[in-house]
Amino acid sequence: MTIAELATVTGVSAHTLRYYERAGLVPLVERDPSSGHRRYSRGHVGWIEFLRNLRTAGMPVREMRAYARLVARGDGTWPQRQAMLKAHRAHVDAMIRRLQAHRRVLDRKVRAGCAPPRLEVAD
Amino acid sequence: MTIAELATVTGVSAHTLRYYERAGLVPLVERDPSSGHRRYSRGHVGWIEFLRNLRTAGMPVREMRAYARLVARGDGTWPQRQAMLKAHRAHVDAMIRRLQAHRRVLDRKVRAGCAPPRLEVAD
DNA sequence: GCTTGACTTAGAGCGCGCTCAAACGTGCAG
DNA sequence: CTGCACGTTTGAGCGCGCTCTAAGTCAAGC
Repeated sequence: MTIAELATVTGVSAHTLRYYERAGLVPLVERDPSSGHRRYSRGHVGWIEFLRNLRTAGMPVREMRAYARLVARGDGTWPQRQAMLKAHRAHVDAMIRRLQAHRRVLDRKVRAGCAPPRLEVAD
Repeated sequence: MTIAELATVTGVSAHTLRYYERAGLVPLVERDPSSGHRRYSRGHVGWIEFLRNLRTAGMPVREMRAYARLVARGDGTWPQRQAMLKAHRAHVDAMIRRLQAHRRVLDRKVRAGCAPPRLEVAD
């Protein structure tokens, strides 16, 4: 699988894929021996999609890097990874709750009609 | 209410509050006539919290500015505002769904244990 | 052999959302 | 009068996450 194909299938630009690799998010990328072009496996598709999900959920790149390095270091790092995932899951839960609360506010606003915001100094 | 008080109660720094005002997100801020200090009303607390919610939900500042300008232009702009809110609500819904899907993936990963990512070139 | 096109690299540039620095003004307590 | 806390302004700086440019390499088709 070439970088262009991975870009197409994941929706992440080739530029960004190279950036992710430089940033330490995608270890173990093999190369075509003659051309030097990157060769991706099917597993990379899932990995990139997982990275995108982490980003969507607000995880900063440096934390994703820490996670990727643990993965690269092997199975012995699983306890640390599990702890990170749990912490992240809690973060995601909190974000979902905030968004749901916000959604309710929006819904009320949409239905309520005009002019709730009163910004004059009254007190 | 002073800017420091508003900062404390909303959790948004005074620096950022001034930035928001410059950015056109907070119209109608009155001033103490002698000192020139900003005077905020109770309504500003709600407005700032609403702005923070919009940001949390991923709305870019320029769109928040567009909304704020409609508010400043008065009640006649309600149809446009309502349309913006509806579009934003749809955006929030999509984001919630993405996060929930991601959350399920995380849950599975946490339970499943080690070593799902296989990045070797096999195909 | 020449062109075309997909890839490579190092490194610069950019938009966003703050965040802070510098210099100055106001008002009150000691 | 002095000092201090708290506010003001303009404008610069910063971290993040890409995004793009320039110059070069390689493989295939005419």
